[in-house]
Amino acid sequence: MSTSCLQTIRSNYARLSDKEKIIAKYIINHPQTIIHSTINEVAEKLNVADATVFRFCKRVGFKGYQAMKIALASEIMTPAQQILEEIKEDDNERIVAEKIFKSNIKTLEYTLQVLDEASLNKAVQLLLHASRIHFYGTGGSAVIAMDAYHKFIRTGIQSFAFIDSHFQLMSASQLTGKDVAVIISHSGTNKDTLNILNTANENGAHTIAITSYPKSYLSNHADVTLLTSSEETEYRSEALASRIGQLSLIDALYANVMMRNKKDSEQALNKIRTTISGTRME
Amino acid sequence: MSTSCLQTIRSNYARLSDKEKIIAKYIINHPQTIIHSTINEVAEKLNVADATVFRFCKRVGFKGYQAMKIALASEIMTPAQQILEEIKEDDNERIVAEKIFKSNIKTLEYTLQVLDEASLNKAVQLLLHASRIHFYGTGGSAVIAMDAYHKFIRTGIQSFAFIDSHFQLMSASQLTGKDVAVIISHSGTNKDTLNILNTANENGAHTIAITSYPKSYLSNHADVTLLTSSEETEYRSEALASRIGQLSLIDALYANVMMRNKKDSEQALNKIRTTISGTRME
DNA sequence: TCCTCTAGTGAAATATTTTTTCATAACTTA
DNA sequence: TAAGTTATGAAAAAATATTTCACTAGAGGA
Repeated sequence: MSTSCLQTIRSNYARLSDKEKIIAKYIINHPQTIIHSTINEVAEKLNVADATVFRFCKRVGFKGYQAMKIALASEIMTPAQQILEEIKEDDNERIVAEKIFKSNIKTLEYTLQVLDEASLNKAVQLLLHASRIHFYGTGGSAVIAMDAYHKFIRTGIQSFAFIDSHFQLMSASQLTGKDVAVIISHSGTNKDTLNILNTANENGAHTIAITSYPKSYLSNHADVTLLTSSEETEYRSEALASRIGQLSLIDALYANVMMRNKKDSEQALNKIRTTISGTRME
Repeated sequence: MSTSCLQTIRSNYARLSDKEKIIAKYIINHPQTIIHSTINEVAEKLNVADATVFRFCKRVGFKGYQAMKIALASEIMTPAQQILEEIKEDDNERIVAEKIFKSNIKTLEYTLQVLDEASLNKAVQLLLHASRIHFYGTGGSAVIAMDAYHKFIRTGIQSFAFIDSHFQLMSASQLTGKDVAVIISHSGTNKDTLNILNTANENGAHTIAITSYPKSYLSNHADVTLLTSSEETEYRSEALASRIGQLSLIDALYANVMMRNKKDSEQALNKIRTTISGTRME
């Protein structure tokens, strides 16, 4: 069972019998409940025989009800894990670290979940065919832009990132229709960032936005928008938490471009290696 | 059950009886197996009575064996998810992104796993009592140092990060016994970075290393070492993958310092907010 | 020392839950 | 319409989990 079991149920839905469809619907809508129910309880709730539920489990590929329950449990996070645990005053260092890491993991899971396939494809295509890529980010997002630069310089495509907002604006004014501007902004509302977006657009450059707000100006005016997502906690702002999603999104773009552009990339990588041999590369 | 169940078992270990300790060990070492075993099988394997296993489940806080199994299943990832999938030539964009995200998630899980409690505690203490914190990183790790700077500036403790290796060395030479140098280097062997470490040490500053190599010079000569971990894939170097672990480690340090230093931090945060109101903060 | 008392344990009894079997109904198709 | 097929539930059987009870060993007290 390599695919997820909810997925399996969904894809088998068409060839299920009527009663089985009822069961499938119930499981898909209440996987949490199933985990803590016996086969009787489920059967009774749905007014079908236990045997029918059991046969359903077999039909969708499990050894039995128990096996399905276990598979569901592995797939669905328990509410305890799903609820982002707040850091408490008396948490020790280890617990705080665990909560932060789990929150980061959750951010990644959620960002992956909201990742739109069409947007991703378009972004990868734009980057692959760009003659230059400029990464822009202000404040905390500047770090991500720098990281992106560090990655993409290995692809063989000319890449740039500027920290200073004046340099950013200057470089944006130099963009052309063959270039791509990747603009990273958690809120999508930072003035400097929007200035860059407008300048890039005016010059006919393609624009890719990485932001947490789908309704922001940035989202609405970029050619492609990639969304990150995160939750705010008392000791860490939403913006801080979203960083990890942005970073992974860049990773994903990079890996895609790298893979689809293998030959060119390898040349570039070798060139870099030769240049900085002497100091250890990282 | 807010904490994880393996964690609960571990923390209850001391007050378990002999037989129960055997059971606890088995579960901690083979959680995967438990998920697919009946209570008999476990009891037989360990040469104890079913009742003993059952009592164990209750003792550590579950309703019964079934409940424990479900909890374990929710906690443990299935093997399919655990195996790091290599990116293949014919993977589409979405699949590549999924693999990258999963690899990042795995990196976080593993980094958390190898996080040493004593080192973490010491690091937090050093940072809390530092009069200044300098973050150092070269190449890709420079980005992490910058990120750390952006975070820690909110704690009210004076923080710095330098990108240029000359500035780095200059600033390191200004460190005193009241200061902390956080040195980030994936390999722990970059020459510039080691120079900084030595300079910091000579000046009596406390040093915290964040690296993937526990046997590196950096590890061996820093006051505290925090380890990250990652796996290399064809389209992404180990160093690139470790970034996400470094970032989360910084997050964890930041959250800890922030929490334990709440009052001072709030003042600092307000000051920043006032200063940069006008442009949207992130 | 001897006698409680307690905690820990396993075997067996019981209860619960799952799985199988079988009979029947409903629906197809020739 | 008859034979075959599929879907279903009821009940039996099997598997599994939980409870009870009796025994043991060790701790503490008279």
